[in-house]
Amino acid sequence: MRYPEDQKARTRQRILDEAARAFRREGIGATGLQPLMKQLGLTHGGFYAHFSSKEELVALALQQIGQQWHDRLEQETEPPCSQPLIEHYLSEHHRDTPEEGCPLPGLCYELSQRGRSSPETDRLVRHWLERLDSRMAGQDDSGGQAVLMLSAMTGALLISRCVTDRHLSDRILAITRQALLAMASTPGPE
Amino acid sequence: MRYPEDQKARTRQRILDEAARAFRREGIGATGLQPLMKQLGLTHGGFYAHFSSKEELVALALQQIGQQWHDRLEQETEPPCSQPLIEHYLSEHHRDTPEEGCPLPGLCYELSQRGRSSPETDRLVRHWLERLDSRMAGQDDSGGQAVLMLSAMTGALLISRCVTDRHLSDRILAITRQALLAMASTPGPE
DNA sequence: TGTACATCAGTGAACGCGCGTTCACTGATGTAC
DNA sequence: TGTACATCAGTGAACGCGCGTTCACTGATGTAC
Repeated sequence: MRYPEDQKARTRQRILDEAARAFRREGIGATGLQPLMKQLGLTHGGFYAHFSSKEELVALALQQIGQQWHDRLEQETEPPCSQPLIEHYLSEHHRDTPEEGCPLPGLCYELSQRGRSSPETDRLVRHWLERLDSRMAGQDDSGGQAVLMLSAMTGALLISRCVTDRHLSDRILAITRQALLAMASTPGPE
Repeated sequence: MRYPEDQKARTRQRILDEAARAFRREGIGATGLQPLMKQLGLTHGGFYAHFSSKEELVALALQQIGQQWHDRLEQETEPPCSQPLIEHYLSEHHRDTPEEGCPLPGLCYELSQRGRSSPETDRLVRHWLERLDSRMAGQDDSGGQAVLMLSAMTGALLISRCVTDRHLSDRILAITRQALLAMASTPGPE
């Protein structure tokens, strides 16, 4: 074999990583395979040696993003609701780098259409809720605080990204951050 | 003139209305002019007798949606934060009919890309905040409750739409609704 | 050590398709005489 | 009243383009002898 032994596997992973970034930055529909491959210094024809279709790439990229966030949530040391997690989620850095961030604010909409919705999203949402409030798991009417927190975090990030007034955007992040941190430091909703 | 006097104006309005629905249902990029015109029983060629480009249609449709929500928020009788408004926003009906609903959960993402972001969004966000909490207007560190409420409403709607498990989706709406109604009935954040 | 061959990740032209956009045309009506 | 013409909202074929996808090909390397 002329190429290093793991050449193909490494290229495949590079495509997956770039796709995971591009889908969050540009959206799934707006990400073309041709520009994606070009970005990696490859030609578009080679894509199908790695994946059977764009749809397969989408599924695998979403799975990878879900796994990364799963691991990230898992390693947070304080289970009920970690303060640095909230602070990072509602940071200006997270707002300005969607390609590395949580897929929920950006991709939910596209996933809710076209029958593209995957159980991957459910998994991530459930995991978020469990992490934000361990009492959430299984029970139906507790864990309200976790739902409110997740909704507020994704909503604030989403709105802060599309508002053109930078000052308003910063305020939305800061105020939501402050409210959630206060909420997290109190024992529970009632 | 062979057509009724206001024929052209009426057709133009029909295109605008249908576009406003389609953009929220399918997304802006995913809405084709050809299918849009066909939906109205027209052929695609006639589009440019009414609008100079798709981009102009987008801008006008967003403006119209913004105006409709502006009027709707304006006519809510209890300024600080109306209970029926929250209940409708977080209803299963609103989740299931995005084409008639608030543009924030669906269109924010697409608007944040491509330099499509318009001041229209800012206007709507500001108006929401003012309506949710009249103390919000102008001042910088009060009105935290309004920001949290708007974030939670858009986030909850967004997540409830892309989660495939109907039961989980219903729960997210119900729990957020309950939390916000409780919040609205208390005097303020502190 | 030197030549002939097999391997296979990646190449790039080509496909059919739907997009936004253009434009010469249609045909039902109101007006002029 | 009847005919010829002007109007103009809407028609539909055609354009260039980028999309996802296919496929015959390339060319640097490892192996066989």
